[in-house]
Order: sequence, then structure tokens, then C-alpha cells
Amino acid sequence: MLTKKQIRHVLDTIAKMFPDAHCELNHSNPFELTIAVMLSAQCTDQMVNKVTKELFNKYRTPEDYVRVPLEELEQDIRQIGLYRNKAKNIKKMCQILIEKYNGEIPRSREELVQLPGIGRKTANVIMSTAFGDPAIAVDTHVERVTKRLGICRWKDTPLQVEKTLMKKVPKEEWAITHHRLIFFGRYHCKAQNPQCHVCPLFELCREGKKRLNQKCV
DNA sequence: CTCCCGATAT
DNA sequence: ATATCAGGAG
Repeated sequence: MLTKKQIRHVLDTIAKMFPDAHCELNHSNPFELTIAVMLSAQCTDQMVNKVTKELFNKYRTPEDYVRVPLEELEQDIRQIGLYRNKAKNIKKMCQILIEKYNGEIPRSREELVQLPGIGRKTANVIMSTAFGDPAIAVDTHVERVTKRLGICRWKDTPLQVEKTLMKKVPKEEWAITHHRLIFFGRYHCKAQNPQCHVCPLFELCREGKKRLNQKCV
């Protein structure tokens, strides 16, 4: 496991590597962000943006999603994958937004995770990115890189990873650190071809050494 | 744990 | 051909 000092070094290093890390899901309000994050499960941001470009032009309010036939919404998001579940969840969620929340996205985690298709990770993204409230969303990238670096244990669940990060990272840095970890995982410490040679964190990364000895990337 | 699932990279 | 992608629900 990394020491407090080493974790500080990780945070400073990825800050230099990705000075402009940010949310890459295109959106112009909390409602659009919520739809985009729901669509993004097991799918690239790039594909989500490709689909939402037309989707957000056609659907602007929860009412728009509720009144269209399920099969039509399914076809509108088909390229995303997992489209039947996602279409169903979006329609259900919009119905609840209208009935219980005056058509607005609620702000608390308790209310967010109650909505169909929204789990803790999606709720944290909405809290942090849409409302500016402190939260760390642990997605596939955050989980992978924190485990490779030795910030977390291999057996940790996403919730345990989140708790470790909340403990080790100053609260005012949660949001930006989350985005830097995503960028680090997406563009450098990638799942398939991690750039261990040329990695500024190689010295403290146990997984990096293991990889360069065996496979040779 | 399994299922949902198309697009892209390797 | 197989792995992976800003996961969630049963």
C-alpha cells in the first residue's frame, strides 16, 4: 500500500499530466447529464456523445421521454448497447421526476439512488458534476488505476475504493481528482495497453514493474 | 453471480 | 475471436 506521501505524489503527478481533466459527457443541465450518465454504463463516452447529440435535440424534458413509445426510445439509443434496460429505466425515471420532483433531478444521494437505473456511481457523478457537491464516483477506470497503483486492494469493492479515496484525498480535491483519475485510466493507464514505459509513476507502481518484467508492453 | 448489448480496439 | 467501455438490477 502507498504511504500518505506517495499518494500526495500521485495526485500531484496526474495533475500535471492532465491539467484540463473534466467531464467528457456533453450536457447543458443536470437532467441531460443524468441521461448521459445512465447511457454511459458499459459504453464509451464518445459513443454516448454521438447519440446524445441527436437525442437531446429530440427530447428536452422528462415529458418528452414519457410520451414517446418505448420501442421508439429504444431505437434512438440502440447504438449504446444495453438499450432495452436503459430505455425502460429512462422512461420510469422521467415519470417519477414528474410525479415526485416537479420534473427536476433531486440533489441528495438518498433520492438519486432511489431512481431506476441510478446506482451509487451514477448518483455520485450527478452530485459532483451537476451540483458541485463533494462525492467521488468510482467507475471502471478509477477502480483499475487505484488498484494497480496500490492505493486500494485488489479485493476492494467500488464502495471500499470510494471510502479509501475519501479518506486519503482532501475533500476540496475530490471532484478534480476523480476526473484526473478517469483521464489517467482512459488515456495512459489503459486497461489493455498501459503505458508503463514512459509512466511518471512507474517507480511507486507495483503493477507496472510486474508488467514490464513479464509481458513487455 | 448473471444478464443486459452494440461499437471499437487489440 | 476476445476484451473493454464513466453500471445497475434481479
